[in-house]
Amino acid sequence: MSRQKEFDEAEVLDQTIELFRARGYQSTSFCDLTAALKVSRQSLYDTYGDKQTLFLAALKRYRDRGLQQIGAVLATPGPVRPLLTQLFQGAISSSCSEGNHGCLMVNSMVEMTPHDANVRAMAIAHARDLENLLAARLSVAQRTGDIAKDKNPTALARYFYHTLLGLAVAARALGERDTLNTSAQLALQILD
Amino acid sequence: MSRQKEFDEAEVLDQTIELFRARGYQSTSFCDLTAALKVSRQSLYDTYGDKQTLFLAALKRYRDRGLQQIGAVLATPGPVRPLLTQLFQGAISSSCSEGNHGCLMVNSMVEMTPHDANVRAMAIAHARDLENLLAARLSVAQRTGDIAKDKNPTALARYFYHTLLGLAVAARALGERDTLNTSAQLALQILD
DNA sequence: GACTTAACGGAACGAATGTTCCAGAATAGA
DNA sequence: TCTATTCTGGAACATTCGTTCCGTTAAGTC
Repeated sequence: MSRQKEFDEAEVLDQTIELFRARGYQSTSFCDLTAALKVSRQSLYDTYGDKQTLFLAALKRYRDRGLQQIGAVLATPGPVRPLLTQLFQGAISSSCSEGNHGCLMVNSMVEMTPHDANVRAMAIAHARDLENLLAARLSVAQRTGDIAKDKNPTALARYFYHTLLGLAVAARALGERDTLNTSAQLALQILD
Repeated sequence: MSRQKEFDEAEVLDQTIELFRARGYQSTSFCDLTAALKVSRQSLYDTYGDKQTLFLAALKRYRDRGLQQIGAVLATPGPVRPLLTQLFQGAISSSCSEGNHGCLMVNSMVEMTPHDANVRAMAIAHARDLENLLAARLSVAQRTGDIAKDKNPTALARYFYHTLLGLAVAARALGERDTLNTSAQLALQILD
């Protein structure tokens, strides 16, 4: 063995996430990356490969982190409504923080899904994962009598997922955190 | 005067809309445009100016056409619920038709809003216009006893707008028309 | 001290892109 | 027929971008 890397790969990925989230894939040049990450061009290539590979790694990390957080929230026992409120508020907060950059996954779905098969596959899988997480938790809530038994957990899960997509776009383009929170609150009324 | 233009400017703009809607602004090169529109490069420049100007003209046309259609739907007298159902179905249908390209305005909001002040301004104005149209119609429905008086028309309008954003993104990235229609149906339950 | 690996930065390349210039051909009206 | 305007296509330009090559320096291990 020999010299160790001078930068923390995870930390660099986190900053990469923020850059791509703010400006999108195409508008973020490799120069932008090296400048912001303070890693030399060649080191970036050596460590992560080309721009697309780096982007996919960042997107994967972003997705995994998000799924884990949401899973943790939904794993909390007790009534669902406060959990879902927390989930929506977290999503809004994340999308609005540090300059309304929205959600990297949502942004990438819009920007890259037609061209890039990798991103499309990740987006579809992510949608399915989120819907499954939500549907499972809603089913539990149904069994415990927390929500009415005549509702369809899968349809509700997809509906909440679609709502989250809309909030992410609105956060990026319009900001207005309060308005988004109101909409989230309204969306949750469907459980009543 | 002398020789007349060989192409219909409006028709060219319509095709431009479809191209930008399918691939986004950056991924649509001027070569793509001239090839698809069957108008020579120079004629395009002479008629519309540069790429950005052409894009803005297409986006304006798209927005105006959409607002007019929605206005026409909402101007229909009678109960609101079927009107809103029609509106949602129309949006889903448009976003899913011809290969799930979504909505040009939504796509542009995500792709261009951070960089381009023109697009940002148009997006904000469009959101306000849509919300106003919806809120006005909901207020009417409230006065006629069509929906409960304790609801906030503005909040509902924004909520519906956010839902439409989400459906457009899902249409582009995931397709699944039936799922989207189910979500639209669920979103409308808030009026009950 | 030798070897391996990483960081760094300059140079360059090939491709794509938006845009302009120009000259020739075509078409309409005076 | 003359003239004005448009269409068309080739050529070229400047710029940006992703990427590679290469030589030098630095750090950690045997």
